[in-house]
Amino acid sequence: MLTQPPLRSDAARPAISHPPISPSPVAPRHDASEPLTQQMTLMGATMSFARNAEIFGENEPADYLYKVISGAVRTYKILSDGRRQVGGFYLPGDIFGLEFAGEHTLAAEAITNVKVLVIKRSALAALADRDAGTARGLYALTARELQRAQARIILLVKSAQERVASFLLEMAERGAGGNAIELQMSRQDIADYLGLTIETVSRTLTSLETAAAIDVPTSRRIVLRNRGALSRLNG
Amino acid sequence: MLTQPPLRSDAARPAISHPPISPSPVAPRHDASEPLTQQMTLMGATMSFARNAEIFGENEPADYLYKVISGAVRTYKILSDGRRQVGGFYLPGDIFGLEFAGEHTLAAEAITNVKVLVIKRSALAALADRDAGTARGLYALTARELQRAQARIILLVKSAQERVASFLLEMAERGAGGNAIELQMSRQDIADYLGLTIETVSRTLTSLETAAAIDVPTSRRIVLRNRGALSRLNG
DNA sequence: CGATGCGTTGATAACTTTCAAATTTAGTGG
DNA sequence: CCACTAAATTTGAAAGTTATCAACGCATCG
Repeated sequence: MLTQPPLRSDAARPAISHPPISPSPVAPRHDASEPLTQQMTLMGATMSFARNAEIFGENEPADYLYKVISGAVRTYKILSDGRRQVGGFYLPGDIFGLEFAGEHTLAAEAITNVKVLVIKRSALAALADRDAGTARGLYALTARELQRAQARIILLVKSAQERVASFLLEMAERGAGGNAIELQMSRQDIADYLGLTIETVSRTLTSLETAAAIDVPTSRRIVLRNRGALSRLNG
Repeated sequence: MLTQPPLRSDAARPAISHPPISPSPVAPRHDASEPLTQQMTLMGATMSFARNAEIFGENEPADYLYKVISGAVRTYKILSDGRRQVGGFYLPGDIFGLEFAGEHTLAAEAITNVKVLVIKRSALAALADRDAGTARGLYALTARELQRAQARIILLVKSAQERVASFLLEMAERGAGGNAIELQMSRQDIADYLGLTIETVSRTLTSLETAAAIDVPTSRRIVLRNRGALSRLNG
């Protein structure tokens, strides 16, 4: 199953720090939501969250949209039986918190210490009404989320090896390290993202290493040794 | 794993029949994409497809958007290892074929004989540029798809029983038959939708029946006897 | 150094798939 | 309309995969 984290411990007093906002210092994303990003930068304030702090909870009003400046964020949902399903990981440059109803359907937490840019949803909506570019940006963002979700669906019907391989390829893709991946998240986070247990994730990584497809010099650092093999697993 | 359907047999010569288009004769959907539906009805032509006919293929240009008038449609993707993943089932009133890139990422087939309303994407896009209502409708449609996809993700990490229970509840919800469900699709379709094998689907239905949660008078007809039990399974 | 959290490894159990066959249903030709 | 063949569904037994339970190692931090 999934997780059991009754942690929610060293949470955070979010620190608001207003003015000076430099454009995302990290990997520019592939997209057509550029104007959106621009506008957000102009409109937003930055906030900092400590490791494991809750950024917003499930069922809270979705009044803001967030963009990661530094650090990493996970969204998740606690299922009725206590399992946790991780909705996604957000790295610098990524936008999260997008909702269509008035409430968040997933909660968001800081995986590491995090700085985010926060934009009032109403302000963005108002802008979208006047500015077709912003509207298009929002649409593009939504469409991209949908595509990710669909990719996720494909992924989740596959075997543990395939899921882990896909995850590694995705992370390598999104990170800027070429074949080297610095994982920001724990095995538990990965397991809850892939719908596996930590033991299975761990064993799968070990077996991929044995098969010479990857190196795992430290638990949070993974080097892809044979992308071809991983891609093949990936289906 | 999934499927093995080298059928694609009695396919179809799509029959175009133009003028008289009555509004969807079936269950009105819950939404904010009403204007969209209206416009589509005005702009579209109807087409008929025979059972198992391909409506569009994967990687074909996505020039049209479709609305089901009668019958049922499945979208799917064939994975590299031959398995089939069903993306979704579309019933009267449902819209499918929405894409963001220029090509379909899923193929669509008629499950039963089907009548669909077909709208040129470019025409709709042009309209959306002029008419904010249409644009909003498209956005709402996309957002709803995203929510469905997310629900699907939650579903796919659960056990076979939970998946089947969710599926039954979803179908009861979407159909107009109260607790009685007339399944339009085969066990194979269901299995490929839920990421299970037909044997597991069949066994699960049998065990739900044994547990008095459902009745299965015929293989395509299912009656929910105890929604509470199903919902509990559903997580 | 003794906690504590995180990750790995081992043994066993549970669940789902696979392979095979029986049974039922649907479709077709006479 | 009936008989017959093909397709779909169900059921059984065995194999495979992943989860669960438990122990251990390793690092970090007071």
